[in-house]
Amino acid sequence: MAPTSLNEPRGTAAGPAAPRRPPAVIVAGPTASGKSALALAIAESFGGTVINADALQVYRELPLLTAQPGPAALGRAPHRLYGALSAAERCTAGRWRTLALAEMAAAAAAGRLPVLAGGTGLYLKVLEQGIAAVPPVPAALREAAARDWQALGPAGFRAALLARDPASARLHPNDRQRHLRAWEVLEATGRPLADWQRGAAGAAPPFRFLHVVLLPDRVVLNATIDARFEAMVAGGALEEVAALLARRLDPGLPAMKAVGLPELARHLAGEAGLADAIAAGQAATRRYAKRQATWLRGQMLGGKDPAGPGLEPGARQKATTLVMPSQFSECHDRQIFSNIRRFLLTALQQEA
RNA sequence: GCCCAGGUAGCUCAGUUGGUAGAGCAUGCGACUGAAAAUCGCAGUGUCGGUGGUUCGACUCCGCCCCUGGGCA
Repeated sequence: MAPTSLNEPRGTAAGPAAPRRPPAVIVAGPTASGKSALALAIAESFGGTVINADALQVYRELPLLTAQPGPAALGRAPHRLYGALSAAERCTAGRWRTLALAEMAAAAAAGRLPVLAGGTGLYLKVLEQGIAAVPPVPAALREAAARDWQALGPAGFRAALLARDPASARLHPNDRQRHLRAWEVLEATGRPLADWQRGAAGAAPPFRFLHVVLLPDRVVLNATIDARFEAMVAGGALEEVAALLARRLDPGLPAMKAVGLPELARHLAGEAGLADAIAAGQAATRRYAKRQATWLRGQMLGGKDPAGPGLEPGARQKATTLVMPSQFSECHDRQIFSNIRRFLLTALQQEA
């Protein structure tokens, strides 16, 4: 059935059995909210391994532009799945889930606390809730679908799809990507995507999760984003982008969609001044942060916009979700850490 | 100083014989099950440079003034 059972931590080899459902921490938040720093602090304090849950940080070619942890951070705690793949490869939610579950199992088996850090909401959702067991779609089919879209036009393509897969009517007519996906799955498996999605989603991972969600004020976050983007450029982001572009990879690859990459590429091509490119990159990052925050509120927090400090007693959140309406900074260490401590104790008691 | 072209949304601009304005981008809000840093949806806002005039009515026509480009002196 699901491959997750293979990853189940075992205590057979050495000493006492590891907990059947060991604890894990998820640190989520929009870009520049301080996820990485918080995850590192947690990993240092609780003997954890930081596991990347960011769709672009898995590629190794753009460490600066994608704000991957630097050497100093890597020296302070184990980090996994950062720069793990080549930009020429294509990561997907399913592939990442498999990799992440393996890393989590390895960490737990070694007695370390898995600390997932990332802003890719879909990855985190799929990690916890599983994902439809759709077989991989052959690349040739993907290309054929793209050609059909081109040939038939959006309306024609949609009509052809709906004739065989009426459930896809829920897709917005302009949503090319989801139409292509529905078509590919239908072609590859003979079953509509919605069928697959109704079916088995894979076993729930054998972990107890504590969620720490950073949702800083946007004005503050935007200022951080702007400053960080300038720092990236000052630190060599242009060279990084130039090196990647020189490889002439398929522009449709996920790594080629990194926020800021098209903007800096335009400058490298002489189509934009540096100041304009930076301003465009900053704007793109701000929009991205907005989408992330919307996802976190709507999908991870169930539509509740948490007002006020997440740690105040009374109110609201599940015991396993901690919402911080701010960037990570030293002043929240104690609050977050005391919650984690309590969570870990509870997890151990429940095993006993 | 003279001539020409412009001054309309945060930005770039459209506005066909006068009926108090609209596109793109930015911004805000949202959706989201294998590309998700992706893909897509919805929604603001304007003393139409200022001021006088013509007119029932002026972003549209006329005068003067201010500002910005360019040309001639």
